[in-house]
Amino acid sequence: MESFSNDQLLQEIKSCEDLLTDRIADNMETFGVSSTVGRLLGIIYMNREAMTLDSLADETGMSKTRMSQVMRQMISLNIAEKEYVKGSRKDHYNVERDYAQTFISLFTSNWSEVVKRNTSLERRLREQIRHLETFLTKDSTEDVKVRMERLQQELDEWNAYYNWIDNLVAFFESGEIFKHVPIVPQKQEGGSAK
Amino acid sequence: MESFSNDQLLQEIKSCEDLLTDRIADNMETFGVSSTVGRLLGIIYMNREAMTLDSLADETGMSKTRMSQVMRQMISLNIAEKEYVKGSRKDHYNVERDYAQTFISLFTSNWSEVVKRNTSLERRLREQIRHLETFLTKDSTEDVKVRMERLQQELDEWNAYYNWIDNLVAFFESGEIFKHVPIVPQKQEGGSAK
DNA sequence: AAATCTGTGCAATTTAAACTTTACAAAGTA
DNA sequence: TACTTTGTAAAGTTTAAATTGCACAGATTT
Repeated sequence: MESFSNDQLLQEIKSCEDLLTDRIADNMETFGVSSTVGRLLGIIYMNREAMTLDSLADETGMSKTRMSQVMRQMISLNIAEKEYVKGSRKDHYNVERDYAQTFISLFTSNWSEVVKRNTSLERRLREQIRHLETFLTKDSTEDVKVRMERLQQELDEWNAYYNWIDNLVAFFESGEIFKHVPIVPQKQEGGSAK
Repeated sequence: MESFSNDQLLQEIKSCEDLLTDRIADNMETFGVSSTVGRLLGIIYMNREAMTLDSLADETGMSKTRMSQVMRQMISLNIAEKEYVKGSRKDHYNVERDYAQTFISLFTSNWSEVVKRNTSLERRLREQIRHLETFLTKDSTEDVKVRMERLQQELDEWNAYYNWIDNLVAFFESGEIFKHVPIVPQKQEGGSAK
């Protein structure tokens, strides 16, 4: 018959927590960030208080340089921040503790960037087309005219699409999404089961 | 003073189209797929009719094998399909022409997978915890009890989060998102400007 | 001022992903 | 039946991303 000492229990609990951290790391790749970003997020999250580069390097077995790189990335993604701890010379990093908020931050960072890049390309192409149009003469083949027309339509569709994404980002960022897709707190095995 | 022949105009138009294709390829990386997926999507989209592996290899300068790999991936992502063309032995591939639909397909493929993986991990951990709980005795330290309790709470939060994502996926997939974030068709330089 | 600590720029290395080459099975054609 | 065509599996190569090691600047302590 199996049995656990107090220490063994602690060990087992730790290994459950590690599984969670690993999964966070995996899932994070869906946002297009390195799994190490997810791993650090998981580690700091589970730690429940801010951590230093050294303690992170310790926990992951990775170099301090890498920890620095990743934390910087996480800050720029808005899912971590430095926290002042008096009496310590080291930087302390903490992470967003709200899962959904993390989702939104990453979703927003990614897609805002895309929208921005696209908008500037669209402007460039609109200009180019306007320029090319001035060279259309009665000698121009039907083919050219059709292609030009199509390109215009293409840009119209693009514009509609990227506006949509832009609105989508705002829809998330403003929290309006929660009005329509709410988060329902779970309470497993509560005192008063139905 | 600059001027363009008919052929030069065609050339210029083509290069505009290529810019669009390149950008589609770039943006596609936001979904965590290789830019080649985006490139093929762009090429077939611009081509306006189904293409074969050979013509794709031709257009991209890549190997036919790679084209095969990528098209298979696109099909599994629900953003392309084989199209039967009578009289031809070759497979012809066509792509989803609706940008927003493509967005939804990719969003859905990605996140459904995450939800699935998570759900099964959660089940496993719930079981493990129940198992460990049976070893809690009055000798167990406060520490162990707290950690165990916390782990439970953690799993509750996870559950809430992944249910949310699951609902989010449904919200997109069902098209309900469009009720709240509609796509507004753009019509640049229409006949009757305001 | 010398010695230490901390974070990070930069080049080098390792690891993983993208892509190619070769080979071959299945199906079609002569 | 022998000969092509087509798609893809498998293994190898190239390219890009992740990670490390070294070095050093700026701040802190002695």
